[in-house]
Formats: sequence, structure tokens, C-alpha cells
Amino acid sequence: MRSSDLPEVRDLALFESMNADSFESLMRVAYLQTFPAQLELIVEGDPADFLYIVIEGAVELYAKSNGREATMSVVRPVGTLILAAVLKDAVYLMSARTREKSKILLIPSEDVRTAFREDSDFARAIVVELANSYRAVVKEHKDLKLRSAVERLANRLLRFHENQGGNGSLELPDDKRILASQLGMTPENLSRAFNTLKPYGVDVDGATVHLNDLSSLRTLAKPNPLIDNPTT
Amino acid sequence: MRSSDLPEVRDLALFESMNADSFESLMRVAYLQTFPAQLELIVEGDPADFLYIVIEGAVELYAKSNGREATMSVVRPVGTLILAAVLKDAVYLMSARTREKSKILLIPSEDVRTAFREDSDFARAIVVELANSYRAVVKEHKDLKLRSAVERLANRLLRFHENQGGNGSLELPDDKRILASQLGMTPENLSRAFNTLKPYGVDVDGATVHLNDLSSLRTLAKPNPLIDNPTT
DNA sequence: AAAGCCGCTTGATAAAAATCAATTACTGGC
DNA sequence: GCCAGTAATTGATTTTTATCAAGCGGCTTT
Repeated sequence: MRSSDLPEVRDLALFESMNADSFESLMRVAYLQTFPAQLELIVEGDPADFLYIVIEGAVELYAKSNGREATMSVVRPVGTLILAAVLKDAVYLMSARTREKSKILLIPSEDVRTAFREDSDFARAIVVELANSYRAVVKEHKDLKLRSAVERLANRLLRFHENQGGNGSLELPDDKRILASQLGMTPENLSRAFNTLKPYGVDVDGATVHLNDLSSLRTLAKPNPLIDNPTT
Repeated sequence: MRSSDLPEVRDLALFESMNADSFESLMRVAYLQTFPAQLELIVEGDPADFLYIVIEGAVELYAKSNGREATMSVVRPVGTLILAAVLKDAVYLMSARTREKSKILLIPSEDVRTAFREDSDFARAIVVELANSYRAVVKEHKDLKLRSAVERLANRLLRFHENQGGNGSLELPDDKRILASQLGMTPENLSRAFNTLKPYGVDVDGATVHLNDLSSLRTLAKPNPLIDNPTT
């Protein structure tokens, strides 16, 4: 693969400050592949052989234990998966499967670690990326520990709404069962949580949600930038 | 402060590979302070002015939202607090208070960031530290999403037991209400969870817990290295 | 078009966890 | 050693969430 094939990868914060040589050599050993929907890319517990970068499509990160399964997040373009495992040369903590047909760039872990060792600008960019990931999980964790299921849904809806322009309606980016699992509840409970929010102006029509009374929804949700703002 | 004052700090993985000059200059601007118990060191939302390193004692990290409060973790010597916020020059996501009288090293954020920029070995050490922190929170998050309260307690007891030599008994490192909050339950519920575990050989006497039937406790707990092993 | 599948919803019920209230057990300070 | 304040436990109850079961509706496949 040549680096010119994927300008959007070069533009990733992670690679932007990398020196040209390191980037070239990383791209030479990388390969771009297209996977069908519902394909298992990564199984938790396996050694981290590749760094994955989602170029097109969507990839679900999830974890299992003891028969139960929970969606941890959904990564969309352009985003990286499991950088921490790659750097530590450790085992993946989460599994990953494509949600849709997806184009994914794979870079062998060993080469990422080499670049990390040799290119200190890259090492610094990795720090920023990891710090962001860390803070994102801390926020997720706070969300789960400090809020009820209905509050989590209300705040998530407000976030989607904001991200999509804030014009009174929003599209749920994933199936409701995925959303339910992300929010730490069952699909049945999500349905009921939507009903609970109806008096607060939340109107659901398939994947489209109308928010007709933002102020009362906000009063209920009590959004907290230290949980809900992804860039804080 | 002189670097020779605190050999244990130099031995931290974070500072070990740092070049001597950077370390010297970091230590020159750092100061060591002793705080009484129950002192609020950090309030979430405040700008990250210092990197904190716990030299003696114990510091509780916790978060609040909407009147509720949850303990996120307890940091013991020698450990660092909130590295991610310092590097990003962002606000703290968690608050911190001393659990006991504690000796803490404070390093101004600005100086940490300077060292990070100028010493690439330090930058690399930070990556390792952040990757570890990230993976630790992911594990916590999986614990909470995939297990019931009783299972979380059972696994935590097994972990304490392991860490303390595995000779059939263990000491709870913190008050039970702190443990309860860490595990995502109320103190009342923790009490009941201990009772639920009694038939599995779990005998509680104050802060001492005897595990008299490890195999049946393990059968119930179903420990998972991808959640419970801190070094995986 | 029919069949079958999957996602979603609804209702009934059960289980898990939180809350409220009261009591008991510790612990530190004097 | 006693007192006060906090932590821990227990019981009763409520709330929250999960589970089980059934039905609906859209979508794909043949």
C-alpha cells in the first residue's frame, strides 16, 4: 500500500505529526481490507497482532463474560481500535465485529511499536490518543455508576441531538439493541425507558427521535459536561 | 526538592527511563507535602494544575453527579493520579481526597508537559502508564456491565486473597462503604452480598475475611483474567 | 406473494438492588 | 473508661431492572 492511497489516514491526529519516513514505512506494511457485515475481527484474549483503523463502515467493540455480552462502543470512520493492547504487546480486552460492510486498515503491531520507538513525535501523538481514550472510558464508567437507566438514555439522546445539529430531532446511529447494551440495559428496558421519557417530549419513530420539550428533558437528564462532553 | 530525597519516585516506571537532567529539573519544581486525612485534594472540573504522586498514605478518587457520589479507585504508594488530565491540559474528571494522613509529591502540570515534550523517553514511559490506566478502567467497566453485585464481590475477594499471599484469609484494604462504592453498590447491599457468600465459605470478621471453600467460591465467581488480572 | 427471521414492543412476573428506619458495633478523643 | 460520632448490619419495603412469553411489523429470501 502507498501512503497516497489514504490521505484521510495521514490526517488522523495520530499520524499527522509523524515523520514522513516512518509513515511511509508503516503504510508499506499495512493493508487495506474490506470485510462484510457481522464479521468477527477480533476475539478478546487473542494477542494484539494488528492495529485496526476503520476507514469506512462501523465496528462494534464488545466484551463477554460468563455467557453475558455487552457492547462497549461503536467505532466509525476514521477511528482506531485497541491501540493500548498493541502498544503493550498484550492481549485484546475486547472483541470486535463489523456492524456493516467495512473498509479497514490493518497495521502489524510490531511495526507500530517500532515506529513508536523510533519516531518520538508519533509517541507523543499516541499519548494524546490514549489520554483521550482513557478519559472517554472514565466518562462511560461514571455514567454507569452515577445514573439510572432512564437518565443515561436521556443524556445520550441529548448528546446525539447536539452532534446532529440540534434542530429538534435526531437519528439513532445504531440498532436499539446495540444502544441498549451500550447504555447497560436490556432491549426491553430501553423500550420502557423511551416510554418513560414520552412525557418529556421524546417521540420515537423507528430510528428517528423527536425532542419536543428540550428544557424539561434537560431538567430530567441533568447533563454533566464531565460525563457527556466527549471533548472535555 | 532534590531528587535524592525520594529514590522511590525515581524508581517508578514512569520516571525510570527519564534522562537525568529532565528528572532533576522536574524534582526541583516539585514539592512534597503531607496532608491530613479526609482532605480534599482535587475537585473534578478544576483545571489540572499538578500531577500528584502518592508517596505515603492513600488517596481516594471519586466522582459526583446529581447528588450521587461514587468511589472510582483508591491509589496507594507509589502511584500517580490523573496523568491524562495533566497531559491534555484539561480539567480533572475525578475528585480526590486523602483517606489517611498522606505524603504527596506535587509536580506542576506545565513542567510535566515540558518534560514530556523534551524528553522522548519520558513520553514513551507515559504511553505505557496511560495504556495501563486505560486497560484498568476498561476492566472495571466490564466488571460492572457483565456481573451482578455478588459476582463482583466474589471476584474482588479472590483478587485480594491472591494479592495477599493466598493463604485462606485476607484483609479488606478500605472501609466497607468504600469497597461497596467501588463495586457499584450500597453499603447495605454489600453486607447482604457477604451474607449471600457465606454458603461459599466466606467468613467475615471486621476487615478480615476467611475463604474456607475456595473452589466453590471460584465456581460462583467465574474469575476472568481479562477482567480480574491487573497485569494482563 | 408467502414464509421465515429478526428487531422491537408490551405485559406479566421475578429478581436484584436501593431506600428507609432502627439497632448494634467500632473508634477516636477526652 | 466513657462519650460521641461514624460505620456496619438487619429488617421491611419500594424501586429498578431483568426475565420470560407472546405478538407485531418490517425485510429479506425464495
